[in-house]
Amino acid sequence: MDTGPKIAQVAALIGDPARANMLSALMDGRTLTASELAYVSGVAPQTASGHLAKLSDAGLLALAKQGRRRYFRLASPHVARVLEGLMVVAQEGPARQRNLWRGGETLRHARTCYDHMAGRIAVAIADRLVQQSFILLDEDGGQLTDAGRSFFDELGVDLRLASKRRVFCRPCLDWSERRPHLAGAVGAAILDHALEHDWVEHVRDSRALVVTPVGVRELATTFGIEGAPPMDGHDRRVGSLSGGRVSAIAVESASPGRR
Amino acid sequence: MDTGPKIAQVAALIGDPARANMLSALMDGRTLTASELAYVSGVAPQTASGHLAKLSDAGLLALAKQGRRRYFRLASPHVARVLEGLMVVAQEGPARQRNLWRGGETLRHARTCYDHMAGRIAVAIADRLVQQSFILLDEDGGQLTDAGRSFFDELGVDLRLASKRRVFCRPCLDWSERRPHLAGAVGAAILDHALEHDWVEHVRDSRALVVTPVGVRELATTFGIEGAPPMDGHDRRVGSLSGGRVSAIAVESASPGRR
DNA sequence: CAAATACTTCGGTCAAGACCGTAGTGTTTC
DNA sequence: GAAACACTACGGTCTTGACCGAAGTATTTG
Repeated sequence: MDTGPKIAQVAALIGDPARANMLSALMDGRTLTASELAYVSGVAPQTASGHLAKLSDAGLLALAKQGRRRYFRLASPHVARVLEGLMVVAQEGPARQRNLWRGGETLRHARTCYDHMAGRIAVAIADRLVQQSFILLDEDGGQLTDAGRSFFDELGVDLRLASKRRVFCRPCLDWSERRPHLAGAVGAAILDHALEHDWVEHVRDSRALVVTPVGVRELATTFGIEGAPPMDGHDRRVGSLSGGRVSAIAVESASPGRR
Repeated sequence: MDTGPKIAQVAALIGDPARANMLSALMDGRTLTASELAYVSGVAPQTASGHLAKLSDAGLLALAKQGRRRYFRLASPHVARVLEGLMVVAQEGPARQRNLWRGGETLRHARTCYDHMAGRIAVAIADRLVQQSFILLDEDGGQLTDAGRSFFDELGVDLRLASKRRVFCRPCLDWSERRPHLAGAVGAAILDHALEHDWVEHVRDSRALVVTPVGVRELATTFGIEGAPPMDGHDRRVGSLSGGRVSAIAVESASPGRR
């Protein structure tokens, strides 16, 4: 009856490490198969199957069968929103050990966040756009100025697609930088543009983005920001999952047994 | 290293029914004592103590000692945001049994949501303001028009306080109505105004609001909406906690033993 | 100081559920 | 049709942690 139990049920679902890993892996809007999710979550396929059933039943995941595999994705942007929120809270939480992330340098630098860009680069872009008065941003509302509109026009970013049903512009608190970057239609359009013009590329099996040489140049001329990651930034993400193929051995070696 | 475990930790914390009840009780921004929280969560004080320690350690709750009691409140609006998000997801979740809440009629009608109003009334107000073009609202950004500004001026709602650090206007998805109401400084100002002019009153020990006769009249003239709740709406919320005093007996009778 | 209040610590019980091995069912490939 | 593959169902083990009774530490009241 009370509202507590309901949110507890959902939160408990997210509160298992294996399931949280699955959801995290889906946060950029991709769809992954049950096997892939078993792999990233570090559990055996049987176990993963159970988890996925629960998540689907609860409406956190949407399921599409295709031949002998099942593709999962987050059921709605609301779910992504909650996950982002949890990250923010998790970051600000234990005030003591707020060490800003060894490892994950690539992720901190640039990554996708559901359908837009996040990380150091994204925050820098948002900063620049605000500083130039192209966008007015307060804690959770944003709007484009006329100057901004022509800026994006000249850049060749098409904002017309978006306007209707979609949020036009909103800030999204970056959990690694703890400052806002741009989400909404504008954020999505920027990411599209960046991918299309090879400013950035997806890193395989991750939501990390790498800035290409083209990107470094263009980010500098367009936004006056340094696109290259710091030199010491190297982190190899987990194993292979080579070519979408998951061998039993790979699963075995990735699974550390009981947690 | 990965982000999964971090969000799992926070989510697991929220995922316990007792703790979720505590957090829910704090969602309107009140501060409550450990005993009160033990009561609303339906567990013994010893158990509650443990829960509260965990929530504080994790940075979800802020703690203020005062004499022999300890006052708890949500540590940040981000926490409230996550809880709201979980409610939304919990509502949209099990697509099957989306029965819109027996009981909690009062809550569905009008309640506080952290620092602004929510529920049927709040959604109606938002609708009206949008319909009159006093506010432009898309899915998660909002802004006041000039007409809107003078509307609030005439009404005597002071919006100047807010502008600086605070979000000015944003929509907040109402988990009972599943449509947006107004949050941000504007939302807060409206709630302030409504409370100050006796349009609504807090219901004891709950975040429910009741619309007064004055409120019914004023809501009709100001917004053209029906402020009275449906006739069949009766739900008695839990027990007493009379006058801030929690007797051992009250705790006993409210505690249903093992869950 | 004694009694009452507010909260915490400790210890032991108990249920929930995460995990995997084994053994299935569907689907595709050869 | 046989073999490989993707996923699911079942059964048993084992850890985690929620719970409360009893006892202990601060703080206020009389």
